[in-house]
Amino acid sequence: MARTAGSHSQTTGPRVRAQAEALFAKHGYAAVSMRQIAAAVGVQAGALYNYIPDKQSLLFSLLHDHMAELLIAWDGQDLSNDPLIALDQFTQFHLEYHLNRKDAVFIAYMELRNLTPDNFAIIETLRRQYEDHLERLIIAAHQAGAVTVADTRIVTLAVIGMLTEVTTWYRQGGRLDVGELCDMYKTLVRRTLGTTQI
Amino acid sequence: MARTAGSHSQTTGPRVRAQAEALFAKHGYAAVSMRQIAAAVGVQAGALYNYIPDKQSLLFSLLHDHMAELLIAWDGQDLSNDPLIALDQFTQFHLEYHLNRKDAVFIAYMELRNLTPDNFAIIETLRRQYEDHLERLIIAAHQAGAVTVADTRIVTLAVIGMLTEVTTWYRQGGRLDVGELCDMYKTLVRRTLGTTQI
DNA sequence: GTTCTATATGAACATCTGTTCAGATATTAT
DNA sequence: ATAATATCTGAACAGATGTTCATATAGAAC
Repeated sequence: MARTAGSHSQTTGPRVRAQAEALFAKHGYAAVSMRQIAAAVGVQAGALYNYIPDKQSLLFSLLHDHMAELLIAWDGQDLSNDPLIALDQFTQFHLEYHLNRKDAVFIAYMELRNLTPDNFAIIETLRRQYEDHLERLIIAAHQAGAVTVADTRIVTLAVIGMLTEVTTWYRQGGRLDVGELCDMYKTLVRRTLGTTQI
Repeated sequence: MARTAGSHSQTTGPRVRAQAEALFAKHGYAAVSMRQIAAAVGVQAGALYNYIPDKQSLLFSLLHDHMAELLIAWDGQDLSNDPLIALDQFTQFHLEYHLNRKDAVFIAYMELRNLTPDNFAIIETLRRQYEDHLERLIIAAHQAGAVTVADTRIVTLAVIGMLTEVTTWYRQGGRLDVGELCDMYKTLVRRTLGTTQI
């Protein structure tokens, strides 16, 4: 057995998270053992506990960081004053951001039930915040007379559902590139909102 | 230990499936043990194997029967000749059917990765068949000039994504009943397809 | 070159996993 | 009442589970 103790202090931590994310996305949190993660990192299972307190914390930290980074990335956008253009920006942002992080997105939607109740509540709050960003855009567009929505909450969830579903089938190098996809979905979202112009 | 051997031949089989469905939906296939299922049924783990060959077959059979029954139920609908009304019928059918079977729907979307490759291929074929039903309606409506869609496949998936997302948040006894929900989504689907009338 | 410390090993733990099966029991048919 | 059958128990199996810890080692600091 080749011993490499004390060797890769800087890199092991991030690699644990990266490999855990990939494995959780592929097989599911409950189906992945700590020994599998350790093997993917190239380390024994005990070494993982230098970086995480336990398996549940690892899952929570992946979900939490994903949601927190999503919110920060959205805050970094500078939005158009034109409410319809702002909605286009959301469509593009959501698709590009999520298609570039398919593993994290998959986990964030699939593994909620494997969180402890406390951890679940925290993630739900973050998700709700993200939904609220879109709902505010929709309300603004509605008040500006650019769209017509009967129930902003329902339509918000419908739009997010429509956009997030893309991550379940989109493959890089397929029939459409991300740019074409964004253009099509900008139209679909505008239509769903009942835009008064094209 | 109260022995009840040889007692409930008729009922145990269905109850195994029902309890497995509920537990898989709640905690996930990998997180649920055969002993948990047995306990929910009120039986020892060994007794389950009078009804199923193994755990994987139980999962597959739940997914397969759900998809097969979905396709049969849709075939049982008699569709309007008006392509827009037919699309409304799909919206209503999909929402009502799926909201009445939230556990089965959840499993069918979440546990695909826990199927063996062969079993996965079978379920994917059934899912594809269901999608094709909607796509044919969209193509017909497009050819009749009732809607305008640039890419029927994309729009098909977008609509199904939008409709299925409802199952993740809808709670009976909430703000909206299923009827109101269907009406709103009929409008959203029509809009998404770019209907030329309202 | 020596010391110090962070990082890794590998064995151990108690418990859980899916599945099998001989034997026990209740129901059904006679 | 008796025999036959379907159904269930309870123990057993080999191996996997998350986590801990004494011990070993590599790299950094001096």
